[in-house]
Amino acid sequence: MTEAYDPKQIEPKWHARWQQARLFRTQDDPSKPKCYVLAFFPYPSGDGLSVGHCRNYIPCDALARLMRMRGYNVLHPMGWDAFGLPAENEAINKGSHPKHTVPRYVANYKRQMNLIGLSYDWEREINSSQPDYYKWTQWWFLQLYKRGLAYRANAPVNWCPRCRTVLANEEVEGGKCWRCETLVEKRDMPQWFFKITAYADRLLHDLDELDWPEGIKQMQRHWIGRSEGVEFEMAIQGRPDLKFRVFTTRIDTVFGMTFAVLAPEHPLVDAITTPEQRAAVEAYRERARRLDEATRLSAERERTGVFTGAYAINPVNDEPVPIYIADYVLMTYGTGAIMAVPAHDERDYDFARKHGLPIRVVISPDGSVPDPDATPECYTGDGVMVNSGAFSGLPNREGMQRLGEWFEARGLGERKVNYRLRDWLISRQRYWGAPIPIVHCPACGEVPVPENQLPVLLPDVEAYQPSGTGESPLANIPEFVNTTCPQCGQVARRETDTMGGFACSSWYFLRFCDPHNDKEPFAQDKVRYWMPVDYYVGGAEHAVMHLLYARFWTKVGYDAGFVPVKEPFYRLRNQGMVLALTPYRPPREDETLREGEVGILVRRDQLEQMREQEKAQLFWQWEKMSKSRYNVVTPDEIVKRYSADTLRLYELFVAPFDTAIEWKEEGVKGMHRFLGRVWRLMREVRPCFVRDWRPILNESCQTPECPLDEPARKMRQRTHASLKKIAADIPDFKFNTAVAALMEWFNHMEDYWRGVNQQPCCADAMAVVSEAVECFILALSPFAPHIADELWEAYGFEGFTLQQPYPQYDESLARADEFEMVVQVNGKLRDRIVVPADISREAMEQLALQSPRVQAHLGGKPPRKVIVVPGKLVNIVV
RNA sequence: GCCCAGGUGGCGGAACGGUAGACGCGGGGGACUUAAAAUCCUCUGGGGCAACCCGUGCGGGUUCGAAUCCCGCCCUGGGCACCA
Repeated sequence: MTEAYDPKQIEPKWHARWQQARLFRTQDDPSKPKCYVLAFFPYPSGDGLSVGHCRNYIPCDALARLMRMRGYNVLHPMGWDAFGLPAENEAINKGSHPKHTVPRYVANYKRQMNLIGLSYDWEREINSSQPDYYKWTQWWFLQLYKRGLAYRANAPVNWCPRCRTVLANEEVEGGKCWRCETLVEKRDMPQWFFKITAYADRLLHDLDELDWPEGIKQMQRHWIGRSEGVEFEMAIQGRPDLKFRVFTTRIDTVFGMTFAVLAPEHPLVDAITTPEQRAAVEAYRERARRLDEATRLSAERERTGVFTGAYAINPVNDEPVPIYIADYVLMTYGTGAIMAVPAHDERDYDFARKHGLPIRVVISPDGSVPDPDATPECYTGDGVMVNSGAFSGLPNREGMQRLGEWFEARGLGERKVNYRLRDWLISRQRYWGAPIPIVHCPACGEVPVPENQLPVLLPDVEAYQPSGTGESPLANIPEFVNTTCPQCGQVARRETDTMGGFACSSWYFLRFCDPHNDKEPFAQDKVRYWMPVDYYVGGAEHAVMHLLYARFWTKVGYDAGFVPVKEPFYRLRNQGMVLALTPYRPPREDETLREGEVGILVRRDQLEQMREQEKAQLFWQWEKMSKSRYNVVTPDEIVKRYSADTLRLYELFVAPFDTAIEWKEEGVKGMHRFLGRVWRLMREVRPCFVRDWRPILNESCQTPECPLDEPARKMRQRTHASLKKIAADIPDFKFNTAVAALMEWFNHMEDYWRGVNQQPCCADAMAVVSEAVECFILALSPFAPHIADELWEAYGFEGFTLQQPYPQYDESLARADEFEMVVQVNGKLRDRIVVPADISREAMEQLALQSPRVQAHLGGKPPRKVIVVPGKLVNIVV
């Protein structure tokens, strides 16, 4: 062993050995319990990995390594979400082609992942942009198509003018594109959809069984947005040929309807608008069409709208109410039309006040009939129905029931469940994706490509940039477009849209179970063995995108019989963000700050050239680590300055797994110091290491009164208790307390060693040290595998720590044989007494009462009550 | 506005309703060194000479006992936001 800890020597050596031994290869082994540990499918970015990304990969790796040592057959794969907007946009920005950039970036990711010692089975690596993968993505499309779950329809869709493609609802965040933050526009285009709404109820209900962060489950529930209500029909005054339907969750307020509203795009608008109102209605519709999302979403949400001139008949009292159009009613939800009850709905209330419409109270909080002359407030809570004909006097909840029945009995409407969730728009007008395997034939119409003709290869072209015409660049490639109909053999055109990247990531976790199968997407026995994923780990930003889509595909596969589970991810955990200090400077005279900006971002190179005086003006903000903010710290630089094991230990220790952290280098130094101490102690102990410590300790402890002295017993207790705690904390994602336990154990070992080292070497003590040291090296291995393997070898052991079983701990040894009994008087701490672990309640009470310090606080008064908590404390109440 | 998390030393954070502050960072003092770095020892919530007292965002409550449970506020972070 070298005198000092030398990671530059150790780490590359073990990387090579691990690779040579194919140490991380996973094979199916039905005799062992399985554990599937999976990190979110990353897209390989040109910026490479930062220490922020490692916040996910390192804990997963520690978990995977521990589970292997604990006898599980662990699947811990890695692959590349290489198709889709992120990869393609990046290639465009760099003036390159994704077919060139993707392999380069992948190579760099792999290099970095190996550098920090991640134990991926690279023999299972998959890349979603390769034909051997996307062939099966296309196969999935056909399975959905076959079941009527993939369809093409003309619909108003979200168009990103910058990315020049349509986007799914889930990809629009606050009216902006998730990739480039450009405001999206509404366009009417024929597009491909997956019918995820058919699974809305199951996607909602099955959430209950999942061990996921509550916040993510809530976000999915909200996104699905189930609501129960009544849909009913309204006639139009003087137009017996026309009628429209409305949906409401508050049918109990129907007597309060004083107007009705249609969405501006509602198909009935043209027919009902009176000649006098036509000009105003047309102008409003035109405005609504043109209005961008930003204005529609702006904080000052003005309640605009115009009167159509027509009147609808309220079916409960035959009263005519004016019909308006207004953009606060969305064509895409419910029926695109509402009954408006200003007294009990905030939006209707605002609109009524603005347009001078009557407000009729029909729900009273306390049952009193309100003064008809007073200007009513808007009340949305529960209460008693008033002004509601035969229903007056009923509690509104009961009224809802009765009115539902009333509508159904008369055939005027029915109770209905509505969802906020819309079908998943999957087609993209972009090059870098899996082509949709459909042929358009003039005679047969839409024809799916037969499975045996897959894959539909993405043509290899240089000019792949999006056209912006609403057509994919593939439309300009005649060799691709022109084909024959698989059904009738006539000349036909291929579908030229590609699938969005989220299609690829909706099933990759299944492919990892059988990654090189060229006969089918995955063999049944393999997915039955490995699925579901036991630990799925990644950022919270995919709450309603990937995590919803993957659940949907899994359920489709389950129904079709080729996926063995209803839910793909049994357990989900989100890592915390990594923030870094980001420098800003005040704006110069010719510069202005945009809204929300605190200053001008300073680049790395600019920062280095700054003079002290300028630097003093900088202000630093904690922001998410990202290349665009010039605040990235790479694992490469940390490994170079310290070591991969240091980085691993630091990221595990610094905070709870799901907490955001502020990246500071001081803490890293502390971890490096710890590894240095470990190295030095191990080097000191090595000459005295007794390989046969087991029989020695067994013999010593067989006699009833264990002859080990007190420090030795305590050392053993610490060893066994630590092994237990570490093994329990890691699967619980309490990595920080696991590392703390490791350190405490080590501190204790150091003290013990120092104590016995003064004495002549006694066999028992050396056996106790040897046990501690051997177990420690193995327990260290999931966290810091390089140094662990190096020590393992230095101590003369064969093989790799990863192949060793995690040390067995003995429950009885892990228990302390004495404890510090706390004595309280009236709940306040007054004394501590060390007592044997098996002390009786009576003895505890006695000892407590005898304590002189307790006596002083009792002041001669007799105790009124004594509470004894075995193993803990005695509380004396006076 | 609504829905989630979360407020504990100088800092990151520990604490099945039972010793608040484990572990680490930073800081003070000391040893080694010509010196520095590294390393090691030691102290480190506040107040008080002490016995003790005060301390987990704020105000109440439950309890023998509350950082932990309940009620009402105040902040911070994240998510959603015309969904009838």
